[in-house]
Amino acid sequence: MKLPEAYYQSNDVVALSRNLIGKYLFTSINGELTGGYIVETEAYAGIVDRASHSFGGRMTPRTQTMYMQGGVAYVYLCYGIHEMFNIVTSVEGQPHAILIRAVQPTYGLDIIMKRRNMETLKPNITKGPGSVAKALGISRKINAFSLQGDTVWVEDRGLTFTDDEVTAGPRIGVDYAGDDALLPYRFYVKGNIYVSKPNK
DNA sequence: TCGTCGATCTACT
DNA sequence: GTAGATCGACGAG
Repeated sequence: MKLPEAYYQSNDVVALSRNLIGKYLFTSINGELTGGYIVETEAYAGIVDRASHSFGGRMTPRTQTMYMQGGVAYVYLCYGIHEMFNIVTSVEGQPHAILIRAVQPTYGLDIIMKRRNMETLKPNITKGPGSVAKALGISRKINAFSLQGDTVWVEDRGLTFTDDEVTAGPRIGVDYAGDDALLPYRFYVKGNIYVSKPNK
């Protein structure tokens, strides 16, 4: 059921981002299993994408994870507070990545609520990339972990959404990227309550 | 070595 | 609606 290594080797990040909608993301951190299905993603298309950390072929200690072979996790800190979870795709040397922006939780709800310090299952529990990472217990320790391992992985459980149910639009929080900020690289399930801001 | 600012979220006015 | 949190990466000096 785990998506095979080959799934992540595709050179078309945008198509993969669309395809990941409805796939199940699981984490097993300290023996605590949590997961849910993906309802919002964003594609970051390598060295030609101004919004990407690897724009222009930038190679630093932080970004080198993006240059690894597809099928590993890329986790980094933003605004000093939030961890962001990405999936690296394509072949080695090609820094493509997909940001997981929102997940509909289905497994380990009690653990997720405990991690988020919430009594009830509010929609914003996994809304937005920072929240997803916290809810699933993802931290930078997981950076560069293979998705074939037993800590983080993605499964296909046969859940699919039609093109009528999925919308493409510009990415969030990338105004600095100029014209590239307008690219329709964000995919989300229309009207899903776990999707951040514009979700219609 | 230092200063700036970010693929954000929450709480409070 | 808006401010504050909070730290590491990066480019300039």
